[in-house]
Amino acid sequence: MGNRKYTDEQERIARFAKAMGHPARMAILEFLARQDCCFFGDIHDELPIAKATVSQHLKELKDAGLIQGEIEAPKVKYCINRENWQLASAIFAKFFGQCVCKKESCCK
Amino acid sequence: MGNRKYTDEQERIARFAKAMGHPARMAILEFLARQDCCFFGDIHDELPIAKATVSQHLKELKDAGLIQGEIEAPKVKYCINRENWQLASAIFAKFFGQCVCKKESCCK
DNA sequence: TTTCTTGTTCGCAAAATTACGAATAGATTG
DNA sequence: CAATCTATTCGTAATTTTGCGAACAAGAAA
Repeated sequence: MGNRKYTDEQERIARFAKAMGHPARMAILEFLARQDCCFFGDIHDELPIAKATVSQHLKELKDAGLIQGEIEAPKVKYCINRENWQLASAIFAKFFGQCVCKKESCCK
Repeated sequence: MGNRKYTDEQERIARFAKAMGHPARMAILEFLARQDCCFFGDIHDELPIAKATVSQHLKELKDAGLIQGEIEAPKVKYCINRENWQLASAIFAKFFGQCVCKKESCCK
């Protein structure tokens, strides 16, 4: 584990950020955050992209840990992964809180 | 303006998130956040990548608005863009705060 | 002016991302 | 069993990202 280029913390926040780095995925997260959960079809209806693409974005959000899914045949139910959502929330808050910059930026 | 696929808010946070979506860029941001400002060389020394690549990452962070640079010949001084940093901080906090999920996630 | 220092830009290659339609899988319904 | 509904996976194409060395630009120093 000593051959890493960056710290675990940097890798971790970058992972969350990367998952959030596409407007379609932000739209999915916002849609899910506003309700307890919903089905794939509901998410697809909300977005202007093909279902294969929606599925792909959902997989990325799931891999990043921000959401989770469950089969409820013949549908698939998705929801926010609450634990990681709070973790991400805390990590981002800490990250943004660490800036020591003054009222005036030193560069123009 | 009616032909947009996603809301301005979604585009905006995705833009910030995308810029933060690489560990090298997170390392740069953390390094800059811990001090008032520093030179390109200092940042390069901190990272395990070629200077051309560092320059490229800096450009992306600058385009996203998270940092700013200034020529101080023959060096280039970089620092956090405080205004946008606080904007991003607020946007992320609001985003994570909007989740209505309960203590128990509805999906496994 | 010539040389040196500092960073950016260029050109390129490899890898990853984004997007879609078609094919597929799994379960339910007729 | 056949047909249907739901969503994922496959195959593919276009684009973007990442990374590097070499070339370049702009000042500073000799």
